[in-house]
Amino acid sequence: MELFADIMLPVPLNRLFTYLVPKTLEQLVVPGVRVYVPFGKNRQLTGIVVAVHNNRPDCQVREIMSVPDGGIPSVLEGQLKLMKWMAAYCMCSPGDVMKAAIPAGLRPDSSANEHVYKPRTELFVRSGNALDGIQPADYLATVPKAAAKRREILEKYIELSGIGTNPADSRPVSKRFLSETCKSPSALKALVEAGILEIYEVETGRLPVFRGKTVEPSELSAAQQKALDDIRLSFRTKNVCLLHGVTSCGKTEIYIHLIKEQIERGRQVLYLLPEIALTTQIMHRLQNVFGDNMCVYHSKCADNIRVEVWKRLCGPDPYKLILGARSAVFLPLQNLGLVIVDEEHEPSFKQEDPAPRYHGRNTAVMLAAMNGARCLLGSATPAIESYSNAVGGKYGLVTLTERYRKIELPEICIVNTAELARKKYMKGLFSPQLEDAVREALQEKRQVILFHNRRGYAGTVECPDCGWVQKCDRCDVSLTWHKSFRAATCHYCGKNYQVPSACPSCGKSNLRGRGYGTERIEEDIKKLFPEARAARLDLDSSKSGYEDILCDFQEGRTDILIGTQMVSKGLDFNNVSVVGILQADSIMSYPDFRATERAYQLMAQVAGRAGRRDIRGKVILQTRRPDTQVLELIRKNDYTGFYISQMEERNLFSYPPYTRLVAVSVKGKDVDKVQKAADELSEILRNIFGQDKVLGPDAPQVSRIQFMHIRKIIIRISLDKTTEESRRMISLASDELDRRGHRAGITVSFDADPQ
DNA sequence: AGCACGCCGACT
DNA sequence: GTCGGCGTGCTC
Repeated sequence: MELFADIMLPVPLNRLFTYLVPKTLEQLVVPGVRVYVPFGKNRQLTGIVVAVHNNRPDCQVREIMSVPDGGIPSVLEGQLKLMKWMAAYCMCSPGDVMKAAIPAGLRPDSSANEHVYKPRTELFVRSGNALDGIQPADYLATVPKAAAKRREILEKYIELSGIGTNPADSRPVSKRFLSETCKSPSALKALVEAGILEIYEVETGRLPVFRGKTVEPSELSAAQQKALDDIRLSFRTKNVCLLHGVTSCGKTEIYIHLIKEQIERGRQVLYLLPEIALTTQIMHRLQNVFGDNMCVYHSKCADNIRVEVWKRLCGPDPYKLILGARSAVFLPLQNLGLVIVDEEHEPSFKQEDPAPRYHGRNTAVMLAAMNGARCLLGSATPAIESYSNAVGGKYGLVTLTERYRKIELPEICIVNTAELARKKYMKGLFSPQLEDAVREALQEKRQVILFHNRRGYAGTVECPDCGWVQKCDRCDVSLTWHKSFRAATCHYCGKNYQVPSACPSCGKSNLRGRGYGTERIEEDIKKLFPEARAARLDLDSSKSGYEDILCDFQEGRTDILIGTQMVSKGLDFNNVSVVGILQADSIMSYPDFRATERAYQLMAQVAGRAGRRDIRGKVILQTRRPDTQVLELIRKNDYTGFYISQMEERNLFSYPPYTRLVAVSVKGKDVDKVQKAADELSEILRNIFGQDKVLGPDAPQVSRIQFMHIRKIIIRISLDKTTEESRRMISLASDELDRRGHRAGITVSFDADPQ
């Protein structure tokens, strides 16, 4: 009987492909193995076998070329299941999921050969044939004194290998090390040619080895212990638990105890973090306890390392703890017991641009459920969705209100900058209150964090005479002026432009920057506090190593840290007495339903960086609209009040968690075609979901990116519809658009639960 | 997404 | 006369 395999391929086509399994490979082709297959006219791809069967499909079939791993699956059944779920939930092709899930090195492609995984090898030196039965030391005695270089190499070799003293524990000698100590390549070559020494190659791998000593987890405070007990109790009845713990309450320590418990039971733990910026600090803390039982995995890891982690996890001695970013949910975990999602509210858990547009936290919840594992979500400012799941009883809820060492929460002072500007008291973005607070902190040798959510020097380059604004020619946005690299940059496509010396519209040469970015604030700081050591932490400065910038601040080599979101991300500093939020309005004024939520989370998190041990921290929150409700909630640290007001608003306007959203985007180079297709698609969707359930199409704030015009449609799906059903309807609508012949030059993509 | 096939402009 | 521009069509 003929054998066929349904295979997942890394192409954005909404189906699997069926290949004939050659008789010789029948034993090897099982679900989860990698296969090389011919694809299209002149291509070979790596695919993953999803299913094996005897049904000849109703189309031409080609044969699998080879099976690289000798029939051992590289992808476990559970992973296939998760990938399948994701393709359906995110409404993307299995191939899109495959690209996100499997490191490029594990799926070589005839088109791009540079991504193929190559094991790392190292050269070693051992005794050659000519020394059979002869002790190297005895041979050394016969080498004439004149051959100093050769003698030196042999002596070093004998010393390093320990050969002769006790043959049983002779150690391997690295060629690199030997040649570095005895710098004579020609003498070594001569010894090799004479058969005295021999060079051989060993596969060593790239995975870092932890050499330090591990320690026991530290003792928990009574409050931490209570939280830990409550989490355990909650896990008896519920698979997911939300740990709502104030900033610096010592959540990590609680996690460590939970992880240890799982490892002792022989189970694996996946620990997800929103961004790699955070991993170093936490990795060191975890490594001190778990040593070589753990690894780190995220998309910034070199692909070769990702492949090695993957292979190790498939092998007999897998890591017990994986610290990773969202893409770590795809790893081959054989025995998962617990998933921790730290800072679960962070928007960066959501993948935005290439499909699959998945949420790392939600995927983690699904992953845990599929594996019979528990899932712990942790945050000081939980996402509204998560908190509502907890309040509604779907998740357990554990609250920890006491900060570590009972440090007080900071005092938050709201400063009205509109009024101060009118009275001409503002110096740039600095109110007198902020200036005084910073000055006082510096005098007391404390540190300061200034938060501002705009990069660059100025928001735009403008001509004050005629109103001309420098714009990107590929995107519908004005450029951000970056003084430090003498350029204006498009933050959407990354293109850099020269700032013209004169206005191209009216010819006057008064061009100036409008608005404040972190770079300009850094400049102002240097004027206002010339004695202070200031550093900047944002996407631009991080190119020169944010590790160093953070480390310098942590160890007190800088006094003031100016930064964007990056300074808010769960980092622990212990000498910060003042935090300044320079323009709260710029955080609150985004035109979408999550703006208030993000503003609350961001400001509460930044504020949480202030105050340590002996000092109560102070937060200067500058705003032009001091009576905004959310500011008062932040000031009072009233998460519950914030949650209630958000839920009221979302109920009123039918936003999640009262509905589910799907964002549809229609893109193309021709504006008219894009508009037509979007109009048509929204009409089809209205017919399916009802008039009031479909919003748009609208041109988004940035309506053109990289020459592509964009229109957005939002579908609001009632909670009584199942996700499967609504996904099916949406794909029907998409098919209908194809049938009406609008697809030429147009791409339609979906975003389930857009952020 | 690739990659090939296919039909029109500026070059040796 | 070609080289090569990117439109569109297909991939088990």
